[in-house]
Amino acid sequence: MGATKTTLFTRQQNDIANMAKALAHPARIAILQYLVKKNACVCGDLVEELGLAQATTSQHLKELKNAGIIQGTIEGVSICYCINPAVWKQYRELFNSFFKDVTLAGNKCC
Amino acid sequence: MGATKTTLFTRQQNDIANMAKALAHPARIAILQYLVKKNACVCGDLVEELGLAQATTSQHLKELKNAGIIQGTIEGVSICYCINPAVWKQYRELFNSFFKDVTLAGNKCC
DNA sequence: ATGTATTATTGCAATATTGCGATGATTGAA
DNA sequence: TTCAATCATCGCAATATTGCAATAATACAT
Repeated sequence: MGATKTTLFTRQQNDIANMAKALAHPARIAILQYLVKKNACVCGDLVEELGLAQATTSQHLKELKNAGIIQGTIEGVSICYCINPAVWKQYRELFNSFFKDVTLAGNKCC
Repeated sequence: MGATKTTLFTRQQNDIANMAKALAHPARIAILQYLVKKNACVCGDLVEELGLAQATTSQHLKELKNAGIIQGTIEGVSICYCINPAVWKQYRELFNSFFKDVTLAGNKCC
């Protein structure tokens, strides 16, 4: 087929995978880092910053917005994007809990 | 075109994105969680555990191996997989540093 | 109303991912 | 050697992602 079989997995597993997917492109990482640094920006800033076409940049913004990790508000003729702190925190904590619960001490592999 | 323009981004941005991509499928999350819980397992265990075909399971294992986060050693007629603790730690720290440096306090968005 | 600036959406082509059956490679046992 | 067990790889089909030009939508001027 070719479509991910989400029903085979738990809600949490799908959640983590979806979060990871939102971060699985360097442009989206760059956008988030830029937003963290500048606190807020408009799409035009990112088109210059990234070097991607406006349509492509807009699409990455859309995916980040769908994932909930950023939010945009209309600011006159342009749209101001910024991190959604609550979701950002959620991401961090979910990844944290995923990575934490492994005891690297007793790794007696095979 | 349709291929990610990696040259536009920094090494670190591509690294984080690649790490995220390795985690961007619920089956791979499930594999890692299972490995964390059981410490080690063979491919056949995962075929039962996941409910995916053997070929598909093997392919997900290959991607995790390519990402470096797991390692496999020949164990008689089967292959024993386990977490690579050093790379696991690296993943954790890279994500940690990515998520940490945002001051959620002063989010005066737009 | 008309024009300009900014962002979103559409439509398309190129590439990547997902999934599986079939086949191949390797190991250990009979 | 022959067989069964186990995992990897190949080849294919279906779906998803990436990227961009062109166009639409929106807001604010004039």
